Amino acid sequence: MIIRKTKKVDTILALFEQTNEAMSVVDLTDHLKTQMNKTTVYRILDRMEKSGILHSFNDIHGLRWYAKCKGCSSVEHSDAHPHFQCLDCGNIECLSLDIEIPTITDRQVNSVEIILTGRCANCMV
Amino acid sequence: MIIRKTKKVDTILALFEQTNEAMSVVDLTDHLKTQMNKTTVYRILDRMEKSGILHSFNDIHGLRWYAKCKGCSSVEHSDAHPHFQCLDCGNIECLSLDIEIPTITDRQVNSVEIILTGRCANCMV
DNA sequence: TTTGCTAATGCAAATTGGTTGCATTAGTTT
DNA sequence: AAACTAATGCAACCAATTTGCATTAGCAAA
Repeated sequence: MIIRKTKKVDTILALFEQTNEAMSVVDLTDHLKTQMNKTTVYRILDRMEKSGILHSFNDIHGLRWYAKCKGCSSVEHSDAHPHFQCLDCGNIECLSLDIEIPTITDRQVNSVEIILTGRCANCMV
Repeated sequence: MIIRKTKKVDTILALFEQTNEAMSVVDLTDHLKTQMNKTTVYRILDRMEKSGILHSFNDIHGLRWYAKCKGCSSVEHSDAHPHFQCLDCGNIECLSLDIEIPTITDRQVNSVEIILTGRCANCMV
């Protein structure tokens, strides 16, 4: 799937290019509420994920987050890195860690979601 | 917290003792809808978790699941095992695997959620 | 450039998972 | 049995996400 670069798509793309952190859909729809409909935000994020630009995951509260992909395509998502969510501020960071997943018998493993929770540098003080 | 063993608690407890797999709250409330109110299901599960009988986690869709604990108490949950969710049937199994999480600088890590996704033995055929 | 087609968007309403407040009931303790 | 507290039912609520449908924007051929 090749994504069509509309003005709204560019707006969201620009937001993700300003940071390396993940963004929750809730924060995004709120931040963009004067510029576009929340349904549009949901749909653009969905298209961006299918195009291999972003990947999504759920945080410990069950909310959906998106972050930039590195080396993904519309064919395959290869982002197997873990995420870290701070219990205080709620921010999520993508961690550049290789996590060794033991092979599992009798099951075909496609992907791994790992989310660490605790306290981030800012909130530790 | 010591849980009071009411009839409804016993009903739910019996369900978990019949299997080693995790159960989603959605499935549970649906399955029990003739026997008790969904609010009651939510509250009993919550109490069972606080008592160290069950542990909860969110699946890849953001839904809450519960599974039996091994060696937990009301004071501490020590269930750090990963879960495996089948993308076909949606079932979740608890895995007895030790996954090595590298230590992370500048952050205090409290807990780790790991969910593997793929295809289970039944659905591989 | 204009025409025509399809994808993208807005808006309102619906759906879903989960929570809250409050009155009632069941369990426990005395 | 009386009294107290925890557990339950019920209805209403809430927040996140989805859906249906009418409208608009983007693109490509004529």
